[in-house]
Amino acid sequence: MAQRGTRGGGPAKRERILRAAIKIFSQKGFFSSKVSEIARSAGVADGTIYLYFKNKDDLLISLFEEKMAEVVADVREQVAAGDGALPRLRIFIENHMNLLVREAGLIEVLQVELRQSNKFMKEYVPVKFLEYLEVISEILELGKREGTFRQELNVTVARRAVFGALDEIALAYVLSRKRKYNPADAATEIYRIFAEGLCGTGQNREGWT
Amino acid sequence: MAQRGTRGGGPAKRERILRAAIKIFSQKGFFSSKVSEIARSAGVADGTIYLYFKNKDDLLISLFEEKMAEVVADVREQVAAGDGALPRLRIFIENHMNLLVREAGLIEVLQVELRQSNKFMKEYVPVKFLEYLEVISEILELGKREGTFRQELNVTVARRAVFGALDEIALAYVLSRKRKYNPADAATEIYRIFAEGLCGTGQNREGWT
Amino acid sequence: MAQRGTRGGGPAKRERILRAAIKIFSQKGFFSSKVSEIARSAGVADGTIYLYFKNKDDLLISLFEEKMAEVVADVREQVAAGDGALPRLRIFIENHMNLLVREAGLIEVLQVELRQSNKFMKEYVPVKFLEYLEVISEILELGKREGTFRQELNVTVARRAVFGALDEIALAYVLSRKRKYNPADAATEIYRIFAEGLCGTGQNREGWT
Amino acid sequence: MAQRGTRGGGPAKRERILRAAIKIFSQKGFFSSKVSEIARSAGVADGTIYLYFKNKDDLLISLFEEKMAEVVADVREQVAAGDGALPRLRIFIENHMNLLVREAGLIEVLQVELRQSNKFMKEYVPVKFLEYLEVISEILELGKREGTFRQELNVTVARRAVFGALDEIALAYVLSRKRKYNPADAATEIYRIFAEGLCGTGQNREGWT
DNA sequence: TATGAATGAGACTTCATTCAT
DNA sequence: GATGAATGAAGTCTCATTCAT
Repeated sequence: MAQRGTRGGGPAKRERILRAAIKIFSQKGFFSSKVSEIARSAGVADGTIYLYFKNKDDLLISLFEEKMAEVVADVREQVAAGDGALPRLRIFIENHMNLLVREAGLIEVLQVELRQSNKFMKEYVPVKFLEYLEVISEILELGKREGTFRQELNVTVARRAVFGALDEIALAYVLSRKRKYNPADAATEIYRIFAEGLCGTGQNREGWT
Repeated sequence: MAQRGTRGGGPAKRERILRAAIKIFSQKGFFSSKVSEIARSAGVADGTIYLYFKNKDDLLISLFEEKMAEVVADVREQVAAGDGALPRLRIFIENHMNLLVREAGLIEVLQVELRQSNKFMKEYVPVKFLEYLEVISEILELGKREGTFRQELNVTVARRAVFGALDEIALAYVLSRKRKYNPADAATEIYRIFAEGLCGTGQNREGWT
Repeated sequence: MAQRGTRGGGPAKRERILRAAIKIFSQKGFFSSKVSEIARSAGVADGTIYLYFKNKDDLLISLFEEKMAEVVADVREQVAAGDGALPRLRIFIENHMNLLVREAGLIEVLQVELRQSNKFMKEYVPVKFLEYLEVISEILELGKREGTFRQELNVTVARRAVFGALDEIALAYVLSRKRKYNPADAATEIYRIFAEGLCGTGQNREGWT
Repeated sequence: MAQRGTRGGGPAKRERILRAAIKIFSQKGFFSSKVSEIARSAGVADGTIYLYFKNKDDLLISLFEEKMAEVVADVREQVAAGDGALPRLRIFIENHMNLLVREAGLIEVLQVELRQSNKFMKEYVPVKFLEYLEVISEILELGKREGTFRQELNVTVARRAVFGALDEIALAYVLSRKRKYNPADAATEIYRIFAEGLCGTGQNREGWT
């Protein structure tokens, strides 16, 4: 009964606004996006946005937190299915690259605006993003406990390295309109680099073609 | 004796403006930085900026191109001193982390604004940034020729992975005012991850403790 | 009851802005008029002007076109009441001089800014002004058909002469704050000059004293 | 010895600036003309203009006064050669239309800027322009004394009518890049209108072809 | 005299936010 | 709740004018 179409309000309005914000922010960036444009795209009046969000900043932050919460919950579930650190790492990487295809706009906003936001919103702590990093940490810690990963591995640095690599590939994918990366292939390569390194000795357990 | 106070500020005026722009942009981000603030920081009048740069966008782009050109030239020289792909990779990584300390502001602007700019300056192609990536490519290609790196290594993906990892570490370093990363240690860890991977088999030539 | 004070100023807002623009433009000229001054005079916020007009140029052009359309429609109706070319010419001239009294500001803007605008708005074609000239042409053509006016009369030149004479008198009237011209007397003199010429032979049909 | 070419200064500099100002003002109008553009066109530095003129306004006024003085002196000499009011009127009209061809820029500035200037330079009295009108007055007065012109002719109105007609024709000529008016023909028509009026009784003395 | 780099006041315009309906 | 016309603060950029050389 709830969830009416484009006009006529209904409780889906907040979600419509968030979706519109993702779309517009990802296309133009936070600062170049106009509130009125988001309103138009969401099919609501400008003022309506202020019934659901405190201001434009709050819209961005809410978007981060709520969407990232979904992403984190989802990846946690996926990863849990993996048996051991390496399979879990692989799942994590593949999941991230898949997000690129399913939720390109969201990933773009995360990439670009999350960085920018650190500059203009001094006080904002990206809680949910840190949780996403935490999922990587857990995999790395597991690997160390299992003995799969090096004992001296600096998890704080390594988790950033993993995320940074994925994020940069994603950025390149998203910006190059020609789509010269195949996300699945990229996932494989990234996984292999982190699992085995760049070198060719390749005594790793799982077989790659 | 050069560099007069009020009028005639000397030929360093353009450079002073660029330095000020790096400082302000890195502190507040491009959009939240006011031209008048940059002018004040550079010790020139607002209008003076427009004698040297077409507009605010041009200031950002000039900054990218000119400073990145220096960075690229410098890293190229450093890297050339390395004997083989692995030493060169290590030099590249260490150089990048060193930049963080010496030119934190520049690196911040590059990281954050270069991304943002892709949104608001559709036509801008970050030529010099691509050259920086090219330096990584050259190292990777060398490694493949030498036989040090895997033959099937996807250079296009791998170079982004290396840059992304470095960039993310740098971002974390720069944002955490507490400086919980030691850049030198981080460089060692990053190098090791890329050289050997996360796994513990560690049959690589150079000795790490 | 309509026309509220602060907010919601009523549907007359656009008209209020146009009126204010006429007043300010006529007092100071287009370039020396500040948008904020027009806004203040209209009793609206600066930004409100941009809800109704694209920019300052558009405000001037809209003013031309809309007010001239009224003037043209009005003079057409007046002139139609005249029986023959000479009576119509007289009505046209008297109507123009009357406008001076009723709509001094508008006439000033038309006179001064229409000219200036030819310089700064290369592309603008003053459609409505040309229609006003066309009214004169029609009177002149009628006079030729009637046999009242010379058959060799160059209508293109003559209509400009009539308008130019009226316009210059109007300018002199408007600029001399002392109002040394009596518009009605001036109208009579102008009519007589065009009807009979400067010479004293005076064999014209209508009786003048 | 004086009067060097384009560069190298010399006492012709002031004149070069005036010429450049006429050119630029006539092309773009006073407000849209930049001092630096006039300087460039005159082949002098921006600052040099301020050695010869108090400011931009003064440049416009000096231009009016000096160039109009030449025009007035010239037309006075020409007119003096005419025998009687009608021949003098004809000479005046023809002289004005000739100026259009020889000194188009100057005439344009006079037409457009003289009007505008009344708005922004409240205190400025266009002395030389009034002298130009005075030349017309003198012809009209002579005509009345001779008995050629009507005794009741309102000279104050009539002189504005003559000037206004000429000025409007000139404006139309100058603005229509197609040059659809032939200045000589226009002069003839204007003369005839003022001498005889629009009507066809045509008992005037001089024969026209 | 001549120069032209530098100045800085100020205008136009945008757009996040409000609030009467 | 929903609307969207209105607000007005504030930023980018221009350009007449100055003055050290």
